[in-house]
Amino acid sequence: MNEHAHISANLSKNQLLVMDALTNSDGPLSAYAILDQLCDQGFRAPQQVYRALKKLVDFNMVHRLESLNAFVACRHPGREDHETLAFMICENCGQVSEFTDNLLSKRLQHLTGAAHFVLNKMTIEFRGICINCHST
Amino acid sequence: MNEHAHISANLSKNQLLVMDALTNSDGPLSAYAILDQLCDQGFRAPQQVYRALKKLVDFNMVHRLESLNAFVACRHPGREDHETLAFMICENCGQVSEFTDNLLSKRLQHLTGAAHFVLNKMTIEFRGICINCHST
DNA sequence: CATAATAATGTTATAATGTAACAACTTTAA
DNA sequence: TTAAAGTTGTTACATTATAACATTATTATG
Repeated sequence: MNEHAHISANLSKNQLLVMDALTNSDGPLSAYAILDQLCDQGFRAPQQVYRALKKLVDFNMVHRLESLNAFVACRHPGREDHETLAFMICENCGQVSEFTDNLLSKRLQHLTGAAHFVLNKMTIEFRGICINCHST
Repeated sequence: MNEHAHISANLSKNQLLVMDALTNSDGPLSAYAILDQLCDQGFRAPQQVYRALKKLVDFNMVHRLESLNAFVACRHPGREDHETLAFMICENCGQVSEFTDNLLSKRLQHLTGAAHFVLNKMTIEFRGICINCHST
C-alpha cells in the first residue's frame, strides 16, 4: 500500500467526518474541539475521535503536533518524504505550515545513523511568529 | 545573565528538589512522577512541581520532551547552542540523548529565515531504538 | 452462501496531564 | 523599612487521553 492509498472513499464514516473537520479548519484542532464540532453528527465520546485520528495518522492523512496536543490535515506539497516533515507554527495566528527539506533530511539521517539509532518517528516543530503576523 | 547562571546554589528549595529528582533519574520523568517522589519532602500538589519546572526550563537546566509530556535534566555537552537542541529517545529503554549539530542548526536557521519566520522555540525529537537496545 | 476474522462503532468510566485563583510568606533592592 | 518581586501552599478545576466491554459492519475464505 503506498502512502496516500487511503483516499477519502476508503475511509469509514467516522474517519471521514474527522478528516473533513480537519480539512475544513484553518489551523490545528484538538481532539475535543473536533468532538464538539461533530456532536451534531452523533459523536458522543472522545474515543470516537481518538480512534478515527489514530487511523488517519497511520494513513499519513493527518499529523499530530506534539507541542500543541493538536492535529492537522496533511497539506504538504508533494509526498516524497513523509519521514522528515517539519512544521512552523505561528503562535499569533495559529497557522501551521508544513514542509520538507532535502538537506535537512540528509543531515538528520546522518546524525541518527552515526548514533546507530533506529528511527521510528521524528518530531520537528518550530514555534514562533509567521511572516504575516510580524509584518503588520 | 548567561545561560547556566542559575547554578544549584541559586535555586529555591522546591526548584532544587525538582532539579535533584531529575538529575538523579536515569531518564525523563513526568511531572506527576516527580510529585510522587517528592511527597516525602512535603510536596502535595502538582502546582508545586509545575512551578519549579517552569523556572528550571526558563533557566535551561531542564528540557521538556513534547512527545513524552516529560522532563529531563539538561545533560548536553558544552553549552554553545541552546537554541537547536535535539533529542534521541529510545522507546525501549527510555534513555534520552541530547545533542546539537552545527550543520543542522545552520540549515534550520536558513529554513526559518527564508520563510521570514521569527523563531521562539524549536522542538526536535527522534523516537526509536538506541544502539544498546537493538544490538542485544 | 456461510462463517470466521477483522475492522469499526457506541458507551461508561477513569487515568493522566496541566492551569486558575487566592492567600500567605520570604527575599531582594531602594 | 518598606515596596516589589519571587516563592510557597492549597483547593478546585480544565484539558487531554485511555481502558474495558458490548455490539454491529465489513471483508476474506472455504
